[in-house]
Amino acid sequence: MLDINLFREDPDRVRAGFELRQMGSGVVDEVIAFDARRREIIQQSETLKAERNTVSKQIGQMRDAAERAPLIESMRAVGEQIDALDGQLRQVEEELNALMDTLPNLPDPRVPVGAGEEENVVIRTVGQIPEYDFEPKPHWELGPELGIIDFERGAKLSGSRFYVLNGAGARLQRALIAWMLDLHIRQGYEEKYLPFMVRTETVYGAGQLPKFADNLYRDHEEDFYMVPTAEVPLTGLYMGEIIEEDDLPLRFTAYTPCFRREKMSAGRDVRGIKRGHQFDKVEMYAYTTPQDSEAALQKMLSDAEETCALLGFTYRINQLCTGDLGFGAEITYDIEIWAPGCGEWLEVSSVSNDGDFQARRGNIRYRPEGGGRVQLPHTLNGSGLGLPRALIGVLENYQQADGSVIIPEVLRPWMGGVERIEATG
RNA sequence: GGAGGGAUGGCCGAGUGGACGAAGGCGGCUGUCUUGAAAACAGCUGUGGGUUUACGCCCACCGGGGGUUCGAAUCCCUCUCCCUCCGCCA
Repeated sequence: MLDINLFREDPDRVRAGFELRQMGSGVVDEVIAFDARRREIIQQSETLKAERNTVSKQIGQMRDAAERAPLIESMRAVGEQIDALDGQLRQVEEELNALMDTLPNLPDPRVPVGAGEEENVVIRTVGQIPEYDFEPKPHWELGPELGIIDFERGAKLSGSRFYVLNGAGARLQRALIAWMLDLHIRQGYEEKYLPFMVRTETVYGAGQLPKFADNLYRDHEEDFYMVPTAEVPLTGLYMGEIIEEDDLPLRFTAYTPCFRREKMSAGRDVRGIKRGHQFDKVEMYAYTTPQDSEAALQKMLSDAEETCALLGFTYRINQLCTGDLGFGAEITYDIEIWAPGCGEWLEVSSVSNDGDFQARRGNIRYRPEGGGRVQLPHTLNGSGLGLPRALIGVLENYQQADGSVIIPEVLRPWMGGVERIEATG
């Protein structure tokens, strides 16, 4: 959520930010109008409350009932006025909040200006696009041929966008998860095991509601949402709390499955395991002071890069332009790995600084060293790689002419010594 | 699933209608004392909102929401969470 003070004090900056995001800036005036109305009502209501408090105290000190009666009578009338004003106030605040909830974060000034995806900027590419002396296959051919991906039975169980991993395929994914978590722990993140179902307020606090309600799975009976990313519970961890500055930065890593309805992507990426309703991800997350968040962003980006580098992937860093930035993000870098079978760059990680946007929404604060007013920390999130896509990367990059797949060195300790996946005929 | 008990400030803990934003203790900060520290003593020590050039003033908040009342931490309703016992289960 944006700071309401920004609308009062520097509305042009907000307008400019919204325009960079390719959205209308007319809402700014709406917000300002609601805010003015809100304060007007508050002033009226509080003046009456102050009067009522004073008189009620007097009443309490009077012993004579006849003397009290007229005061009680007039305060009853004041109370009715207060109730009416507070009713109006509640309504205005509801409308204001509903509006604020739909407004995205403002882009960092360094973010390249652009209308959409096409105008993202590749800021560096690491490694060469590999040459093969055979025709590399896409994973949706390799997987079934090796017997490690079963699309048919996945669909039989749950429909489209579901699959089953068999044997070494399932184990390879588990190896990736375990290896990544251990890597992030070495990089200074604390591992968390989190609930995969969370309540409405948690999803709201992370900024996923109401904007992304359509993309979430929900248990109506218990009012739980299935997490769409570990970022949601990781943000929720400190909701409503005050963190001591001394404890910052807090860095966490967590493996969770992620559940997404993908209604917006109907018909897109239906082939293979690139985009499913259920996928696994290892996430990194950090809470920092505003001064430290840029450094934390760079660290998180390089931590995610290290994951790709150690797996031997060719990858590139793509900086999102203003028009492609996610709802809560001020600045975002995507990491894309080269998948020779599909013949495309696959987004495996997205590293963002959300500034104080999530913190304000989730009411997460920190107390500065040596006391003083509590302040809003910055929050950052980044994928330590989405699993199905990392798995695609391994399968397609490490495939051999005979159709087998070599297991990358770093993963072998988790593969029980298996060095290669071969078709068992 | 059944029965009961709880939720108060950073922490512990008192408080059953007006003098309670809240006793007392712990912790923290400041000062006195001290060469320094400790001890002792004194003072300060919550969050959000409105208003003000400012000092300040005002409003709200005792798990969340609603109600009764001139007035609610205190009475009523409701929700959430925690604890104990029984049953069931991995």
